[in-house]
Formats: sequence, C-alpha cells, structure tokens
Amino acid sequence: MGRWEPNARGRLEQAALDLYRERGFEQTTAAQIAERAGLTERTFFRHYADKREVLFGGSQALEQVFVDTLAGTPDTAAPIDAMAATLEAVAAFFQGRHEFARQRQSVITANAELRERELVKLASLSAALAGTLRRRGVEDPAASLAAEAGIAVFKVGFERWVGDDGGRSLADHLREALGELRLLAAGG
Amino acid sequence: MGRWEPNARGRLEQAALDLYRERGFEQTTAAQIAERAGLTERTFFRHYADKREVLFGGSQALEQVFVDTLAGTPDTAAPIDAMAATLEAVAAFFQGRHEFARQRQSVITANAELRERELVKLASLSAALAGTLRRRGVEDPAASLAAEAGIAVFKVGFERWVGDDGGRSLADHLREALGELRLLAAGG
DNA sequence: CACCTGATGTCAGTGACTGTCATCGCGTAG
DNA sequence: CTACGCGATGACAGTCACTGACATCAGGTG
Repeated sequence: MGRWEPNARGRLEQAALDLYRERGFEQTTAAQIAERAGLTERTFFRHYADKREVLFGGSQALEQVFVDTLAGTPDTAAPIDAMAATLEAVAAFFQGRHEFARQRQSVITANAELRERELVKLASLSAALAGTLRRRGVEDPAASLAAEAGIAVFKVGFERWVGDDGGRSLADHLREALGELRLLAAGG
Repeated sequence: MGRWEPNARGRLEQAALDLYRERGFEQTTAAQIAERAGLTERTFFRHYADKREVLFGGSQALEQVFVDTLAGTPDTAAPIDAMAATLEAVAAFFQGRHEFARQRQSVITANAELRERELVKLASLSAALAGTLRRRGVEDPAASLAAEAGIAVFKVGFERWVGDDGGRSLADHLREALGELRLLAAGG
C-alpha cells in the first residue's frame, strides 16, 4: 500500500483538529497543517477541496448510515416511523465518540465559516433522505418535509447531547426531540 | 445624502446579479463588479463582507418580516398556527418580485458557494424565529423545532413557487406545504 | 473661509486555492 | 534484472478574495 508514510488523510485531519483547537481556525494556515502532518500545502489541497473540509471527513459515513437504515425500513411504515428507526441507528453510530464529537463541535461552533459548512452537510443529508423516501414511494413534498423534519430532530438532539454532561445517551435526546416535534405538529 | 453618485449598494447589487448571470459566479471577479458599478474593488468590500453577500442584501428585510409578524401573533396561539400566519405575511413580502426571485435563485442554485450562503441565511432566520417564540413563552426544544419546521415549509413552498409557471401564488404553495407537514407529523 | 466627516481611492500585503511539471518508489511486463 | 507504468507527492509560479493603512474628495458646519 503506502509507498510513503501511510494514512496521509488521517494525519492531516488530526493535525487540523489540533491546530484549530490550539490557535483557532482563521489563525491556522493550510501550510501549517500540512507541515505538522509531514506533507506540503499542495498535498493538503489534493486531499481536501478546502481548509474546512478537513473537519468533515466523516460526514460521508454518517450519510451512509442515515440512508442505509432508512432504506432498510419497510415501505409500509409511515415516514415519521421510518425516521424514528433511522435516528436510533444514527445514535449507535456515535457510540464512544462523545469526546471527539464535543471537541470537533466546539471548533465548528467557534467559527462562522465552519458552521456554514456544517449546514451544507446537513442539507446534503436531508437531500439524501428525501431521495431515499421517494424511492420508497413517498411523494414530494411529503418526502422533502419528512427529511427536513428528521434532520431538524437530529440537529436539536445532537446539540443537546454534545452539551450534556449528565450522560444521557444520544438516543435519548433524539427520542425526546422527535416527541416534541410530534406534539408541535399536532397543535400542542 | 449622496456626495458621489447615489445608491452605491444598489448599483453593486445590480452589477453583481448581471455579471453572475452573464458569466457565472466563479468567473466574475469582485473588481469587475465594482468597475461595472463605477467603483473600486476596495469599495465593494466596504459594502459587502464577501463576494457572495452582495446577493443577500434583502435577507435582513425578510428576517424582519418573519420576526415582526410572528411577534405580533397572540401568545395564546399554538406555535404552528402562529407560523401559519407568519407565512402569509412572508408571501405578501414577495408580491411582485417573482421574476427577480427567479433570476436570483437561478444564480444561487447554479453555484455551491452561493447555496451554502443561502443555508446560512435560512439558519439565521430559523434562529430568529426560535428566539421570538421563546420570548412568547414557548419552551425549548419546542421553539427550535417549530422554527425549523416553519423554515422547512418556507423552503419547500418557495422553491415550488419559483419554479411555478402556472401562476399559483406563493401563499398557495406555502399553505400546501404546511398542510403536508401537518399530515406527516400526524403519521400520514 | 477653515474645519470636520463619511465615502471613496490607492497601494501593498497575506493566504487560499490551482495548474503544471518534475520526482519518487513500488509493481509489473518482458 | 531491467525498463516502464503509475499513483502519490514536491516545487513553483500564478490568480484572486480579502484586509490594513493612508490619502483624497465633496459637502455640511461654524
């Protein structure tokens, strides 16, 4: 496999997270990240389209979990129930990553450009979910709305989990958020 | 008022929209926009924080309509009903701007960076709505979720209105989207 | 008329990102 | 064993978004 030091992407991601935490996102240059990873700036941009993307390497895997789980629910299940099942699987995906999630999220929250990119990832997730629902026979705009609603629940639940020191699980937070949404839409 | 040619911002926004439509967002430099507006690149960046922001000058006014209307609904109204009333006012805000909205939206849709910025504006809208709901006595996470749901409805309805040649009003599209969301959350 | 003030111009710089070409080290055909 | 292919990397020059510092200009004020 590796003809040079292996796992260049992993080294870049670790170096970036460290530097962004140490001195902030804006005060870190791509060249500094590359240097700490033992590579050059040019190589950094071969692996990541831009300086932000290096923090979002895992988002494709997350989207995979979302989509695969949703696609695996029975076509007969109501969209909201399928979404509930999907959120359970997503909670499992984050098992044992609470500390990493917290660190990464603190960096993202501290910078507007990174928050911007996070929104893109969530929107991409939403679009993927909507497509999956459509393939399951849900018509638009119901499919888009169900997807948006699912992402809204994920956002709220995830945010509360990251800020939760009490040890309640992500699954717990997601279930609670979904319950709130049901109440709201019913006119509560 | 104007000691130089008046309405510098208006000229910059018009020049930017025209150039983005003519040659695309990426192929347009800030210097070109400024030149067409009879100004310098430096002055462009005094009016807009970056090259994308020039397309979003109206978003603050939109947020104002959203927030003011929502704040004006009776505290006794259920969040979803308050949101319905708010969306009616928002529809009025876009009266007579269908063609402008279509042009602007086609530019935004064609470019990833602009779509990214649009997401930020919608998120800002959502946060403002959530804050307004909280001030009206709605607890979190219900407030955040109601706001997210309202924005989801707006997104879907607006998108359909922009792509609608049949002449159905924005208010129509928003009402339909809201109805779909009610159905979904009820388990339909 | 002298002065203040806000909008603009000028200029030099930093850093994100790209195109291009050279190089390196391993696998493979012959 | 050797020549060659090839993917990952390095070196380097260049464009452009964006910023800081300072000069300038036009109109209002006293």
